[in-house]
Amino acid sequence: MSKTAGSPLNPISSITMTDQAEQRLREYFISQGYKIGDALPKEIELASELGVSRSVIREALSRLRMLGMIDVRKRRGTILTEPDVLSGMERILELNFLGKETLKRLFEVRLMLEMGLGEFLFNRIDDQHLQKLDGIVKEEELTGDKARLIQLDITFHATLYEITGNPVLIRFQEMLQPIFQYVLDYRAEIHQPGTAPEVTHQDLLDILKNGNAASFREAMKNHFEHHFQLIT
Amino acid sequence: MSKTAGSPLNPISSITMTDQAEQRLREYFISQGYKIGDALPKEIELASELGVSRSVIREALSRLRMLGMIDVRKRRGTILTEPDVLSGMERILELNFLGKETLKRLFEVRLMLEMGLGEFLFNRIDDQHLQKLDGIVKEEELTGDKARLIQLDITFHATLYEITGNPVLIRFQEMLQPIFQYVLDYRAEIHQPGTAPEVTHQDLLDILKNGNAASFREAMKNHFEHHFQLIT
DNA sequence: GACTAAAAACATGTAGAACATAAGTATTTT
DNA sequence: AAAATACTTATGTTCTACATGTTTTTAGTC
Repeated sequence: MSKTAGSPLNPISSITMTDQAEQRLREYFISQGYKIGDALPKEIELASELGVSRSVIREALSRLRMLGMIDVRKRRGTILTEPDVLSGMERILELNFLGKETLKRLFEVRLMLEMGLGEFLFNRIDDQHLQKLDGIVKEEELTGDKARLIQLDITFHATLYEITGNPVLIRFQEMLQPIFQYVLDYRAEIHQPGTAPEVTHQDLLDILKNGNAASFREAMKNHFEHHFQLIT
Repeated sequence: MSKTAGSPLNPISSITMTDQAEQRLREYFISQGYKIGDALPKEIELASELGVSRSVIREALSRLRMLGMIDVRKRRGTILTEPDVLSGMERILELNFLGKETLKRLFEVRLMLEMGLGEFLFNRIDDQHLQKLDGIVKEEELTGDKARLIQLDITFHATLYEITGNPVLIRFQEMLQPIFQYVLDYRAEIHQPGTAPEVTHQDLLDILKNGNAASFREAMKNHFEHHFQLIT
């Protein structure tokens, strides 16, 4: 029986004892009702209970440590901590090894998020935010520097995220920013005079000052019109 | 000088050589212009170059392996692979160790996403989806079982995500689902007859059939009205 | 020479011992 | 009782050894 090359049934990279140990540890935390702050057994005990060597346990614990699930201190042992929900993604996005398909999907998520910002902006915006946006829009009108315009575009949208005051969201946006730089470059490209008119940052800002969430949603939709036209 | 208890300046858990090795490896991938499919040097060589033992390198590689950045095979060595952007978050959400603040922020993100779904739904919905939603809505009208209603509510919204055909988004929603079960319970609670009328699933479905993205956005906003009222 | 089967070489996977290091704990000293 | 000291302990790191599964090489057969 011959094996088809490139078959969808690739030989799964062998599941190592470390993989299993990591999974068993996570299951163990849940089944034992562990809570944040609780202390774990010693490495040797864990190794003994799982029937593996200390090396394996340490590799597994090292993974959990990276995710911020545990905090290990000499002599004191290991304690459970509140993990950083974005830690893994941050490392991955920094690497910039994602394929085109995934990037496309992430960009779609980004568009959805910005379309949903409205409800939160009007509840949380303050004068400081408005001043910052004012400054950005004013400089956009004055400058002729293309690179600067791109920078200002990024900052404008980043500021919108900031207004929500949602740290998870803000950090997520910061992580995506460098990845979608090229999209913004492209966006700046088509913003040439002569292109069809659209809702500008100035328009969005006016709505933030005098409008409401509903009008902001529609404006945002128009502001992103070009991106939505590319949806397949 | 006494140390304030619970001070914001907690002693940072010592940065181990494994932590450094992991970071150095990621930087190394970037600086050396590695691409997916490229092979890494042997563990011993990496250890030698970083001046650490093989154990330390293996703990670092084990972390990268968990994120799907590398694929290690016996004898063949390690090759770079496209990482799974959600792998880390998936493990963390499964654990359910997140604090109230983070959960609140994640729920806000979820609300934003659903508010932004509209543009994508109308481009990608097909008859199969409509039939599924029809079935859900019909059963919602018939059943009196509260638990079943909650289940149907979850399924309705999950189906909306499915329609986008965005795997990253769909998986993200699936990951969050068990975490926000309690929110849905609460939502079902306030959906008692007598409560203020609002946009129902039937209404949303009608819009998906005959409406457009703009009307869907407004409908979604009304559907979530109660949640938005809780925004501070 | 071409194909097949056995053998060797090899990198990772796992185990285990040993020691270093930091942080509690107990003991002694004043 | 307070402070200095020695001791104990669990993790951090290194090293050695061997198992395991692939790849490559060699040997063998037709």
